[in-house]
Amino acid sequence: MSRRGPTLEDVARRAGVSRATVSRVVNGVRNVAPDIQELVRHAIEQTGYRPNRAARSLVTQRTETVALIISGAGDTFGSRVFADPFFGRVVSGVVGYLRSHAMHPVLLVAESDAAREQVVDYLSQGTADGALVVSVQVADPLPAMLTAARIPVVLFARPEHPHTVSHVDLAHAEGARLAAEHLLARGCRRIATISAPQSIPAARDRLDGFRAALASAGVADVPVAEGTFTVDSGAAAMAELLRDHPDVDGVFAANDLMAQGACQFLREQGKRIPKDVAVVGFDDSSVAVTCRPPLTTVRQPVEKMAAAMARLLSEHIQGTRTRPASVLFDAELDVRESA
Amino acid sequence: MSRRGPTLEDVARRAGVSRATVSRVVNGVRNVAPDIQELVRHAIEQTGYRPNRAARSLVTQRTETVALIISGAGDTFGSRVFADPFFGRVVSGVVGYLRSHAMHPVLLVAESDAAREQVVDYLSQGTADGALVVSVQVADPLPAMLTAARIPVVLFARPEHPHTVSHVDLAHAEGARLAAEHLLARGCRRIATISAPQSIPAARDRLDGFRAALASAGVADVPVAEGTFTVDSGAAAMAELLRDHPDVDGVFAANDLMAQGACQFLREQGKRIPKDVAVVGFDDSSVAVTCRPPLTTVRQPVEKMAAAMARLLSEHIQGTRTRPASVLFDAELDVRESA
DNA sequence: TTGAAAGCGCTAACAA
DNA sequence: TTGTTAGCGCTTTCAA
Repeated sequence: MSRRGPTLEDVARRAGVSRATVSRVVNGVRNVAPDIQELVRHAIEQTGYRPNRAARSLVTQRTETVALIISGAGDTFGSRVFADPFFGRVVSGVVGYLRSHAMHPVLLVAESDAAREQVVDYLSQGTADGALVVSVQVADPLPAMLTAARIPVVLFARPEHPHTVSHVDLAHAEGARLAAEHLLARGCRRIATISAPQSIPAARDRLDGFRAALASAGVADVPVAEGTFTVDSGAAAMAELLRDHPDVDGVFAANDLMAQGACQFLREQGKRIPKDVAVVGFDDSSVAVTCRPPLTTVRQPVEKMAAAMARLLSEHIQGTRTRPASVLFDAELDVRESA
Repeated sequence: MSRRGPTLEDVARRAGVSRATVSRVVNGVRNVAPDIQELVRHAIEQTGYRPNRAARSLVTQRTETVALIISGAGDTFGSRVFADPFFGRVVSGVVGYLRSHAMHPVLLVAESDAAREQVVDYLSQGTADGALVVSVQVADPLPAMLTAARIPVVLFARPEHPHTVSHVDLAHAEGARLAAEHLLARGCRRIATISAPQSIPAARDRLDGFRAALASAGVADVPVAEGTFTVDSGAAAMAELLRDHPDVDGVFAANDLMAQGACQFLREQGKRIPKDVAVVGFDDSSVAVTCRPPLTTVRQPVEKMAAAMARLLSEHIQGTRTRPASVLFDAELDVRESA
């Protein structure tokens, strides 16, 4: 299994120069005579030399690798998250950025406190230059742990204490405003919303933004039913809304799964969508497309956000950025058939 | 950014022993007196010592990291693949296995020949101990390239030359047989199938297996229309089948997307599913659940297969397995509403 | 059972 | 512009 190949030494000998010179041309350092460069390059070609990453890392203290950490809770947490297309979009954005910067992501799952300790431990060994964290937990201790271990970190979504660590986030309130204005514009008179647990900052922003937008249009009373991000909870919330406010003709759900649940319930009740009740979701997840009818939804530019996350981290690693920064992204409305 | 922590040397000095001794207790090597072990452990605790990965790798020639490579073709290839829940299931299975063996996956995308060269180059630097390859391309040159570079490899799905490289695969023909028997059992008399490009081994196996199962039940004539794995191609194939064989009452599609397309077309034609025409898909992808009606489909145990892939690779890396091996998995039928 | 010492392959002062 | 040299932090013979 020993894949030991030629070393700098071998190349140097063959080219009749010193190791340092070979190292210089390998790393593109100037101050090497063109003819010697050519000589060395030729020797590299001949020997099939590849620099050894471990040896290089040992001296540079850099790995050109960053950790992509999915942090949350629960045994089956990992499989659930990975099955979600959202995860794939994050990966896609991260890989897209890193690849063009000669860096690579290593995937870490931290589904328990013990696992989080292990992750910090692992990174403390200098295995990666920094960490990208996607928390699925409300109050995730991991970012602080990493920061304490002096590991550069960037988060997806705003943390509890926004100024302590770099992150990217969506302008959730503005996204909700788009939904409100769309419902208003298509003539809805009795607009309600299915919210999500208010302990989650994003859920809070979506509700607040939605209410604010309607309020500024003169609509003060907005029926609210709270769900838990699942299809079933969406259906239940819709049932509650319809029972208390039979005249509802427009609904905004804080995510697509709940919107789908709402649609299912509405159709069972013989309501036509969007004719009788218009429905707007949030996320532009895959269910938005497969839902009957396809959902009008607020789109989150996940890939772009993930790429920005990688860029921020890269800047922290290089040292070109020292203070925590936050980058906010605009949401867009994807109009389909449900509203 | 220099995160230089305490070294073996520091611990050794503090414990009043040699570096070698500290190394021994860190690595759990026997032949260290219990009291000295205690002494060293204490010193490690006090200093907060963490072994440096690069230094260790430099001498052991091991990184405890494996590459997870998605190989295919096309610019947007990466984002498409990552958006597919299938990818998430692979990741989940791989991570599940590696984690418990103190290894980690680094994610690589090889969407072009140039990218594949880079991947081989990268791995030649000893950055990972081996590679897990998921090819989305029919004749992928990557496995051979890696093998030539003496990098241990395991593939998802059977390669062109099955005996040259380790891989895991599904018993596609058996899966198709399950579908055939299910349609037969529910009383279908006129059974057709929507196949996929026969250049793909899996597609060939599914068609062959389906035909063989029907043949052994006395059904020799099976109408076939070929699609390209997409929803639209499935609808088109269904249209073709229905036009030439209006009495079709059972259809097996080589993947769920095409099955979904078939369902859409059938419903547009006023056919009831499964009453008029029963439909069976393949993959148990997310569309199987969101499809109207939910699809009865042949399930591939992707996570298990991915975990087995990681296990095989791990064995190759350790050297406990030297010859290429192949592991075949049984498919299961997930019965929902469409058949 | 423990320690001394020789590298692993590379980068980066520093000299020449 | 090039070479010499001293490590980076660790494992692993080999002796004691």
